[in-house]
Amino acid sequence: MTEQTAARDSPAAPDVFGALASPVRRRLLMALRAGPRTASSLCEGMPIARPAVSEHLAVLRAVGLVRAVRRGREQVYHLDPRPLTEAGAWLNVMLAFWNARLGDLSRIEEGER
Amino acid sequence: MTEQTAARDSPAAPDVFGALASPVRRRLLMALRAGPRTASSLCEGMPIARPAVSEHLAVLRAVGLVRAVRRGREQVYHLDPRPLTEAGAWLNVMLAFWNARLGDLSRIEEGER
DNA sequence: CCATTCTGTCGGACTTTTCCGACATATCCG
DNA sequence: CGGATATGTCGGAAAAGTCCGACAGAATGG
Repeated sequence: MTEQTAARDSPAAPDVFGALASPVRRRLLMALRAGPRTASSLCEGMPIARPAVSEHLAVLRAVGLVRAVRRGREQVYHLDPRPLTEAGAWLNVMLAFWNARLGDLSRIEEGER
Repeated sequence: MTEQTAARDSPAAPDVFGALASPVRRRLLMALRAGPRTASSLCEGMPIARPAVSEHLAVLRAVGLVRAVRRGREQVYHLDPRPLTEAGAWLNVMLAFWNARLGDLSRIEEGER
């Protein structure tokens, strides 16, 4: 009864790390880093077809990493880094542990300067 | 006759973000944060059986996030944060971009409305 | 030695993700 | 209005990931 067809409604609804797990999505974010771009413009540099890029963008939208604004008949995507800072906070917890233990992160990073 | 049966040899060989995508693996890293622990000790707090934990540990080992040292008939796992700093570097690239254009935040918020 | 414990791996079932061609919807321009 | 463009979504097939019970190899200790 409660069996909705939600399997297709959310082709992928992972958390931030799950969204960052795909190299294609990371490349999309990197491309978006230079500035807002339309969906078709994002597809140009990718090794996959448009529907796949559209779904990857939907995943990024679901976790709040990107946002889309309608502009005419185009849809302009832009970056939203807030979930990224959330992921960074998790990383900092781990690295802070390491800092407290060794007290010398530069020894590991070796180029922090 | 090189490694042809490698399909099972590497049940999952993603990059660092791929390894961090699984909540179970993140929890394993968090548990390891308190100090080195044996494999069975890691299984205790987990909601899955030992073979699954073992494969998750294999994934973490493949990307270099953990390392195992034999101690008698036990195997002691300990954390290695270097790949983590690599992931942090990627995040910093994205967040640095955002810091450079903090002034655009209000503009985007307006455009969304 | 031999039984016990610890750990990794295998066979196999199930779920999720990824990708594409095709269709549907929305917007613009003449 | 009607054709063209941009974008999302659907059906479905292929691939990957996840999990478990059962087995195999190493190390310990009596």
